[in-house]
Amino acid sequence: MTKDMTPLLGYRLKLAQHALHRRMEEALRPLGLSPAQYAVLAELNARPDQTNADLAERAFITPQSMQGVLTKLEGSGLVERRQDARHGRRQLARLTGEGRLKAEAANAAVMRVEDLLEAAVHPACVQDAVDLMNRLHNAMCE
Amino acid sequence: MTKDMTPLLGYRLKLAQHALHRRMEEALRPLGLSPAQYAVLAELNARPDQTNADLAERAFITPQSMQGVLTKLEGSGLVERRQDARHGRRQLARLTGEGRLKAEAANAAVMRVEDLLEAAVHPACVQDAVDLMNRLHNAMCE
DNA sequence: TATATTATATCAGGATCCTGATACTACCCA
DNA sequence: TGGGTAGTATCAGGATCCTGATATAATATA
Repeated sequence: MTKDMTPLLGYRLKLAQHALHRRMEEALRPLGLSPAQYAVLAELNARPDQTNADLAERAFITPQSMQGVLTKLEGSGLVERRQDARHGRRQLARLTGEGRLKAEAANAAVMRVEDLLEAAVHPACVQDAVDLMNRLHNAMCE
Repeated sequence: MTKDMTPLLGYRLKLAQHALHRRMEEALRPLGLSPAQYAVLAELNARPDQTNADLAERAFITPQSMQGVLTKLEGSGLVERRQDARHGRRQLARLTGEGRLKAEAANAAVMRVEDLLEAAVHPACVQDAVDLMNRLHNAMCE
């Protein structure tokens, strides 16, 4: 006989993240950004002048996929890339002025979602929840 | 100044689920199944004779997407669909004999991942972790 | 009964991720 | 100094999800 899978922790983790992703999409849609695009803007806002490969690694996607994201953001005028003076192949990405404004607006929208998420646990337990996520993450990475 | 986003709960939730998804892909790859395909087999194993629309709703994807999954599983001989005698349009899906064997093998592989995941928390706290995921999920669904 | 609404399946096309392959640049080291 | 290795960008093609549109069958309703 097969067990009922629905009460399992992995399934619940998937459900929670799926709902969060939907909420993120909704929060960012008015700004014309996808979650992936937002992640790049936030990252470049915190640490300018990163290569495509750097950004891909931080976002857990391949450099090929990040290429598409970055090219689109560049086409929208939110990001600019220029040659690394000391490296013939590297291209360093940074936010434009418009990109910085967009990143700040997106951060505000995302923080509203984060606040809703954290409101689901007692204020004193937020760190416990973060620790739990870290333990689950580490368990899946060996 | 922009806050550092990395310690936030939503980000950690995303990371944990991402790592779990990778593990699931690895666990299912030897069986020739994707996580989405596994979900359908497990669901049909527990509840046979569901329509494409039913399965799509349970898996949180569109009927159009589920069509592709189901058509592929049908082509692999793991699932069969037949007309509902009382509904001219409905097609009911169920596992073939081979499909049942595959579903059982996949369940075993997935349970090994689930065990690793649950090992990251004290045995007495697994239910607490499940409850936390449910609270986070509900917070994102209003 | 006749029509509108709902449910279901399916076609077409777009977005974003992936893997594999290729070209060019930088770095290490024998 | 010269050649292998590693890093970076990019092209090509595949998988899977999405939205929008269409066709048909069942059901509700006037």
